[in-house]
Amino acid sequence: MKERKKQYFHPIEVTLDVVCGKWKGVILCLLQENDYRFGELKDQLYSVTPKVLTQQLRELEEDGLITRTVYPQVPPKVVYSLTPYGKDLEDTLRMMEKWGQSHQQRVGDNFNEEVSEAELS
Amino acid sequence: MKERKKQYFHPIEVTLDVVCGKWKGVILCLLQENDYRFGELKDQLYSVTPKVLTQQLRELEEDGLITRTVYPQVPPKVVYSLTPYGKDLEDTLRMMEKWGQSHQQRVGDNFNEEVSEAELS
DNA sequence: ATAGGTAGTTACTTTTTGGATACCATGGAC
DNA sequence: GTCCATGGTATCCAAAAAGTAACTACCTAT
Repeated sequence: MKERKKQYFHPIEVTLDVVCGKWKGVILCLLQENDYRFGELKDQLYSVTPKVLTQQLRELEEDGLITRTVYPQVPPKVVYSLTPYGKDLEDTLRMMEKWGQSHQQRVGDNFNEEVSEAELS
Repeated sequence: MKERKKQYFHPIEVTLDVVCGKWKGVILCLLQENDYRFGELKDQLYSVTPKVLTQQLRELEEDGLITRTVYPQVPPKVVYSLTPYGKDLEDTLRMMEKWGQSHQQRVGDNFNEEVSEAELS
């Protein structure tokens, strides 16, 4: 799994440490809207494998962002939902979403210009 | 370096793709306050090696978040600063910083208990 | 001619992360 | 007794990211 004992120099590292992972951002965004079952997440993430999805979910759980609720049924039903701390990320996630959108557009349009090395003295 | 041609399922992936890197978050936070020279960043990040710092800066530059300005002097002087797009992340970064602080406090309590137990043995 | 300061680079190794594929447990329906 | 659906595990492997240590280029000042 993931070791998270390191020392941080800056508080933003804490957040990034918790949110950086191939699928974590999207998972958190999805869960802002709805609770989801394992399979529902898997379907929405499309290309994620069960192993990796489990990993991401477990880490988010360890970090206190989501809860895993098992309904004792057959076939099993497991629902993932946000904790209050996960919900606290909502605004941040939305801003990141927005920035991502505009950045994506930008790259689509005019990312051909090279940034030149300005020469000053 | 880093390949960034993948397809995104969700706009937040764009942002995370650009910001996730061992030192990128901190670098961006620092640059919100001030422009910095290579050596100044290196000193503030303390444990970063020049290779990795260069990598992180180059990728941020490629992604259009920062600018690299070379002053043609000897010894060289290279200053890194934010582009408008980098500045657009300011609010987001601040929110992440804040969340990180509270999260750290939260786990800080548990962590301290664990540490003190360990210290007793 | 030698040393010094800045901003790197190069080559190599290790660690971390993610992916492919196959398999497992449960209990009810048939 | 076999099949099904769900929610996973178990192995093994590849790719990506980060770390280590040594080296470079430049001109200036001594």
